Amino acid sequence: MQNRTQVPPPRRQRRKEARPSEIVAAAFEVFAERGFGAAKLEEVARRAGVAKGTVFVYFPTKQDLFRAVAQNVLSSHLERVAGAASESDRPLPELVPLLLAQAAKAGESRVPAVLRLIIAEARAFPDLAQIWHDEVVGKVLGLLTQAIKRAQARGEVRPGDPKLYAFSIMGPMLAGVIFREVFHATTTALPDLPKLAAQHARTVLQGLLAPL
Amino acid sequence: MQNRTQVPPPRRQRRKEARPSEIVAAAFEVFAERGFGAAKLEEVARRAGVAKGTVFVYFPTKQDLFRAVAQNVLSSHLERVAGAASESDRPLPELVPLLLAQAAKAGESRVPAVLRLIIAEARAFPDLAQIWHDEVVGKVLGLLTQAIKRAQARGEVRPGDPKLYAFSIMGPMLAGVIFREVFHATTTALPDLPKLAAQHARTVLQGLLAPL
DNA sequence: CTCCATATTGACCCGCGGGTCAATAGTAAG
DNA sequence: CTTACTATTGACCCGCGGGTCAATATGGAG
Repeated sequence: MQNRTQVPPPRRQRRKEARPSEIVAAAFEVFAERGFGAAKLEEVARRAGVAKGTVFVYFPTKQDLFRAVAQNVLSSHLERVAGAASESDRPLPELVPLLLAQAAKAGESRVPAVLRLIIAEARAFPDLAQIWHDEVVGKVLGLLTQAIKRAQARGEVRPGDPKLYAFSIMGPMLAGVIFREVFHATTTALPDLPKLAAQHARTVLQGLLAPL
Repeated sequence: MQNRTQVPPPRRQRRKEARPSEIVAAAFEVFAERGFGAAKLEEVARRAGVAKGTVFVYFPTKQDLFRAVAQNVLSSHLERVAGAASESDRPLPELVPLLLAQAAKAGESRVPAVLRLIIAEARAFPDLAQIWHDEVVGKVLGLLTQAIKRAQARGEVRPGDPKLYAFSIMGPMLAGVIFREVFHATTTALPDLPKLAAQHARTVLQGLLAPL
């Protein structure tokens, strides 16, 4: 970046196409660290290597920028969900470990931070909660529910509410992700997500109790 | 309240003892609705039936008020945790349904809102995350872990990491609570916590799969 | 009833940060 | 090179809300 011989006043650049994604990337960092309320657009601009005014050229308000961040991360993981959906006709003893392993992977990405943001701001941004629900949570829950229903029809799974079974399956992964997100600075003993995924897959399928 | 014949200027009252709890109660409402950043102390004062200045008499800063709110709700549920601890030497097939039913109850109280606040603000208030961890999450997880270890020693529970088993047990309840908290305005199909508790207790103990 | 200690008030202060816009400087076409 | 177009800038504006404090109302003591 800096190569002129003497303290060159930082040169401008015109890159209409590259700006939005750079700004969104910087905004993601800042929102993730500070939360919506405490995030300063000036800091977003600085990290994006841009003046504050430029941010407002591409995103009229702070809310708009926040929406862009959430939808950006969302869309980057939609394919993962779609991929999982294509596997949903497998027998449950294969599908469940696959899904949980996917969740463990997502837990290492930027998803947890966005998850935290959505949980925090769902009241202020009901439209975002809506989208997140329809595009991710609802889809995952829906495909799981369907797979469970089919397995029940084949007599492979005990009777019971398939929707609630979906919570039994995915819940511990969510708990693990949130636990890490909330306590990563507080505790050294954070749950290992891949191990949790593997063990919970066995547990939820076969139960805690030892066979008689 | 208003009984004088003509628009009486709202009478003052001096009630040093009653103020703090009234203010904390009002603050809880406002923080729960708006989140920390968007909560206005003027609104807290109004709901507490008090002038803005009075709030600052009892709580020097907004942060202090927030801490008071979190610790207030926390302490009101510590007894519940202590009660659960006294049951922890029961056999697991009794303990697990009990614990999950407790969690379902907590899910109907003000706990979910505080949970949301803690998740949202853990970065800004690491001390709060610490306290919440040490006083609630850690204790519940700890007693569960111990109970599982004992059950494993008796050969009642399959081998495996007891800490991760604790996530398998409690995770779905956390997921259910958060799902309700985040999507209660978005979706009509919210999970029923008592039903989830009952079904998940069976599931985690015996497994999803039908016996051969 | 008077007086004093103090709980309460609300007008005020002021820094922060979202949002604006006239000036500036890349860039590309001619 | 010149010109025209526009992406970019950053100084500026200003409302909001956290925090202050001198004035005031209250209620108990004597």
